[in-house]
Amino acid sequence: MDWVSVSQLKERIGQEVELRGWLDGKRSSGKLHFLQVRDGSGVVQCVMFRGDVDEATFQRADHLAHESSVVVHGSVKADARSPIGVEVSAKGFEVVHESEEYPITPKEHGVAFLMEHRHLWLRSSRQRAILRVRAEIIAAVRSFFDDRGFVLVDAPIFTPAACEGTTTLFETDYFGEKAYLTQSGQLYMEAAAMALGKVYCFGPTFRAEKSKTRRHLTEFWMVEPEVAYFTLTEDMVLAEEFLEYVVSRVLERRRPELALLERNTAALEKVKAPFPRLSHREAVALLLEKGVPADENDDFGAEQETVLAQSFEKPVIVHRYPAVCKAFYMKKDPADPSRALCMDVLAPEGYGEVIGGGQREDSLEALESEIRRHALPMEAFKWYLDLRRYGSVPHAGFGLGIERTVAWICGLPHVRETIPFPRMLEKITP
RNA sequence: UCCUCGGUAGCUCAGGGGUAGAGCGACCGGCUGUUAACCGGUUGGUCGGGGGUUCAAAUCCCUCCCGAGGAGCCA
Repeated sequence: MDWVSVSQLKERIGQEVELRGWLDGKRSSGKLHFLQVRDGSGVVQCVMFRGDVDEATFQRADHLAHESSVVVHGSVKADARSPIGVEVSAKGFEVVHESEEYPITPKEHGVAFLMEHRHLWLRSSRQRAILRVRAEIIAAVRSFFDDRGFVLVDAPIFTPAACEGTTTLFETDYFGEKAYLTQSGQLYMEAAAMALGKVYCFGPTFRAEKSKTRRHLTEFWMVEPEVAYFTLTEDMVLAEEFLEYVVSRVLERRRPELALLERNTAALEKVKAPFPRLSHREAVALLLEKGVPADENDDFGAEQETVLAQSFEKPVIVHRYPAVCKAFYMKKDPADPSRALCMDVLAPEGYGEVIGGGQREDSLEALESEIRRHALPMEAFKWYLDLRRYGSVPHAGFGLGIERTVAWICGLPHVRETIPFPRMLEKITP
């Protein structure tokens, strides 16, 4: 008898099969049991009639806790009442391990309880759908860059100093020296772009900020492309094509998961390049028009970002922020040196910033002066400055936060469900 | 770090000075088509910790701990 996954059952109608999985649910009606068996590929109902199995097996199935691991032998039958179109008539039934009383029940639970049981919560249908969409997004990200001639270059996790200097870093002891967990692979990608032209890194990043919101994690995954000879305009085009590709691929391959999550896919269908683009000054004007206070020389706050994003059905690109709000490596706009050649992509439906990036400063003198202005240790950036000594070229790139992208595409209110084991402010278990 | 709300049964919550409650879960029983099954019964408590006020505190006060939402900052 063949071991078959639930997802393959439709091709096995009329055949005897073996299923290996977990008892996802159970209902009983006197002389028959309805056993929902989950094996990772799906859930199928196994119907066990008293008389089809020996009495001991029938009793065993009647007194079995949720999540007990089981092996079922039976024949596959088409059934219109089944959500997946098939059922299994159980003939044999083996308990691999009898579960203790399972803490997560079909009824409602609070977020705190579910997060404490994250290792078990992953088994529930919504969480399985989210993890599959996350995996699809990551696969799409890699295909997009791989297919366009980008080379994957891994950035280090241990770094000797702040990449941006402004945000808090996790400090570790590195053989008696201070080292920090990376908050961005960008500076290393700039070096790699000078070697390979088009590169990207994809890995975890760490921010020790005491942020306590639905958009923040202390450990999150980021993809960061960097391209030699790219300017801001080309960077924005790349970001648009990239987001369009990722969203369309999820729509193409993960419809059932999006349906289970009750995601409004019509909103996602609209994510087609080009996106609306506003300079920071234009965005401020739009906000003032809508009666929202805004300042041309200030960064946007949460409310302003939300209003901007809700003004459009597609993601919106805001570029040329005031240079004073931005990191030291951002190139100034030659047409207006008070502006940085940077851009943010704000996702629609209130999901906020999913991409941040821009053109990098390529002049040695300008970069040195910015490092001094930000009071950063020049010595730590010696190697980075070398990139401006030996064949410096215009270049640009951006970073996309995977978890915010997953939250947006899945329509989730909080990033904590978008990563298998979230690391948040004062939360490191399980 | 700051602001707001919360912590009572395994879970979700009600009770806000005078005998500790409900639904779900679990357990026992019934039912040959259940989909969060249904019906009957049983079980279930350090009311977050400590201190105070009071004849009497889950309830009022102080303090600490934990959780949720928001701000700033960011992806």
